[in-house]
Amino acid sequence: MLNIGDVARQGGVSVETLRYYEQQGLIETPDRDANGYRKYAPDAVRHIQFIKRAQDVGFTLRDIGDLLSLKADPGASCGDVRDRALGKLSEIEDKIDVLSRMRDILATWTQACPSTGPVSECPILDALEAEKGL
Amino acid sequence: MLNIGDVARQGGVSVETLRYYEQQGLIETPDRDANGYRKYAPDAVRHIQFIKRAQDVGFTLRDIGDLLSLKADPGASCGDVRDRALGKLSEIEDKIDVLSRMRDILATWTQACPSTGPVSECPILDALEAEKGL
DNA sequence: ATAACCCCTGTAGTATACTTCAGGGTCAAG
DNA sequence: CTTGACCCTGAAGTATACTACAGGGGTTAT
Ligand SMILES: [Zn+2]
Ligand SMILES: [Zn+2]
Ligand SMILES: [Zn+2]
Ligand SMILES: [Zn+2]
Repeated sequence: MLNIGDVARQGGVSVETLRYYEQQGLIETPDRDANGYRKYAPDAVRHIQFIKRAQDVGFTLRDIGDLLSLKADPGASCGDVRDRALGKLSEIEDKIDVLSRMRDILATWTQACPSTGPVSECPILDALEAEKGL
Repeated sequence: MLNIGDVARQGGVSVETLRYYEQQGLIETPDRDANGYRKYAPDAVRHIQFIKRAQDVGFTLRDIGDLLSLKADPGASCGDVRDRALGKLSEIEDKIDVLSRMRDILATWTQACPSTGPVSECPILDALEAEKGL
């Protein structure tokens, strides 16, 4: 059995984060020792890593809660999980699209700016002041 | 001269947003009418659009405050503006890189998931539970 | 037994860009 | 002269994922 600090170290998160996850219902309420300390099975570290990996691919804590519910639901199907992943995938693609457009515009603008001369003649500021076909 | 509501409509933002921008120092404090109403020159709409366009390419309000300072500073050079744009460009490229990695992983995972069968055998959950070389 | 370190709860703060609310004047039309 | 639309201030709420703090008790090693 592990103390919260052990789980935190092994899971690569802070003690506060663990208490936060517990409060958010992302990890099951651990048993308590006689002194009131939380006592975790070694398995808990794996649960934390599940959460971290899911975050790494873009799932929010709310999403992760949903995934965990599916995981625990015997009636849920593989396709339910896949749907969440596909949904997240398209969210991410949307974000990439938005960012790519920003990147293209900024690249164009920075190429147009001569870097010398007064700001009053900067094409970047001009574009911001009166961009037409955005 | 325009009332705040006119500027809001023409600028495509809410009245509250305008008061917020003013409070944040992004637009100059407008003169007041005898009744205390803010009175804007028609030019104000253009300033709002400057802010909106800058947001559209990824600048935060803080960044925009900096840009506006440069714009107003006769000693500033075109290159100063370009530096901000290049900095933002690289921030955005970093975000795109992170998101692209997420996208690739999710794409791989969703292709591996058969969509049928119980969640207990979902390769997506397996990957989250014990991804190795991430 | 005293230091150094761990654990507990509950509340509040962080960042960003607003939105909402409470409570109250002002203005134009009918 | 009243109704509805508009304006004012200042404070608080929203979302996300924590982090920090206040105040207090438990554990371990010397
Ligand atoms: Zn498990
Ligand atoms: Zn320039
Ligand atoms: Zn102007
Ligand atoms: Zn699956």
